[in-house]
Amino acid sequence: MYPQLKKFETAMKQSKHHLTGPRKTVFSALLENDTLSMAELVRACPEFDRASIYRTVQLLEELGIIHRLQMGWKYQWELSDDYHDHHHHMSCDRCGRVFRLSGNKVLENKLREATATLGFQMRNHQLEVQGLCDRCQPKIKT
Amino acid sequence: MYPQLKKFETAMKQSKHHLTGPRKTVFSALLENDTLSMAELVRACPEFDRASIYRTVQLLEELGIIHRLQMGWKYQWELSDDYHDHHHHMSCDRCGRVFRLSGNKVLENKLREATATLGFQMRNHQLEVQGLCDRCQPKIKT
DNA sequence: ATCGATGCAAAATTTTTGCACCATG
DNA sequence: CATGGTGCAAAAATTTTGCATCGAT
Repeated sequence: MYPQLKKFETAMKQSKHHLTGPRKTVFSALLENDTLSMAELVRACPEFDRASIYRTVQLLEELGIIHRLQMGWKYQWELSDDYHDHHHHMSCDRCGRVFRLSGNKVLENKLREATATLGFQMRNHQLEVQGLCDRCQPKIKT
Repeated sequence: MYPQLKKFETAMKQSKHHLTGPRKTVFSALLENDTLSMAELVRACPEFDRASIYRTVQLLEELGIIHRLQMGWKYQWELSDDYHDHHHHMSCDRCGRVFRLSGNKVLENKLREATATLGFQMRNHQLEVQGLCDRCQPKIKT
């Protein structure tokens, strides 16, 4: 049994929401799969109704437990940093594979600095990088 | 007449695509509005069919002329850096306003470095920051 | 026992597609 | 004048909603 599940259950109780089947299942699916699209999520929870999955996802997003990721023309969901290591994504323009880009303290501090200069208090951020992966670089000649 | 429009026309010709009404109108709408959702874009081009707007947006995205931005549960389109200054976005969790965060050379170089270490050749990136703006910070006590 | 959450069915919205016709290069 | 692009209409896919019932606290 995942320790993250315990944490999730606590978070739900603290925010005064019931701990129900769809909620546990959606959370577990994301825990096991890193990122999932809405359609995949619906498929991953066949015992529950589509509408419940949508409502669950909306709730978890409001609570900051999951967040949305843009993957080209579509989007996916993943658990927030409270449940996963903080990381970003790098997707290859050529082969479409997505790689994790782990958090970088220097980078994040620079970012915090830059926003603070403008009077902002940064709480969260997303960073997506596109380019060519190791394997695909030689294939393109310019 | 915007100089960017000229550039856009050249880009279209070079990629062997016709320069048509829907394409010019979609481009101009984004030039004048910074970011627009799909629905807003359709509304901004009432003389053209919804399907054409969709097809135009898909084409411009493939050509790298525009790109998608995630704004909470919805998304918006904006022109790429070739037509706008390179910048990111910072949205306030409290009042919802969105601010431009201009590009930061130091930050970008760090990022390029970090990805290069992993064998990637970075071509593009998006950065979204959430937090509290100047005006909203005092309102929240923790 | 009480609300909050769910399932179901239906509506609303968003996106995609096929095809005949038109217009750009 | 040859394609590539468009409008129109329809289908497909995605997301939202109302309501009766169920179940977690």
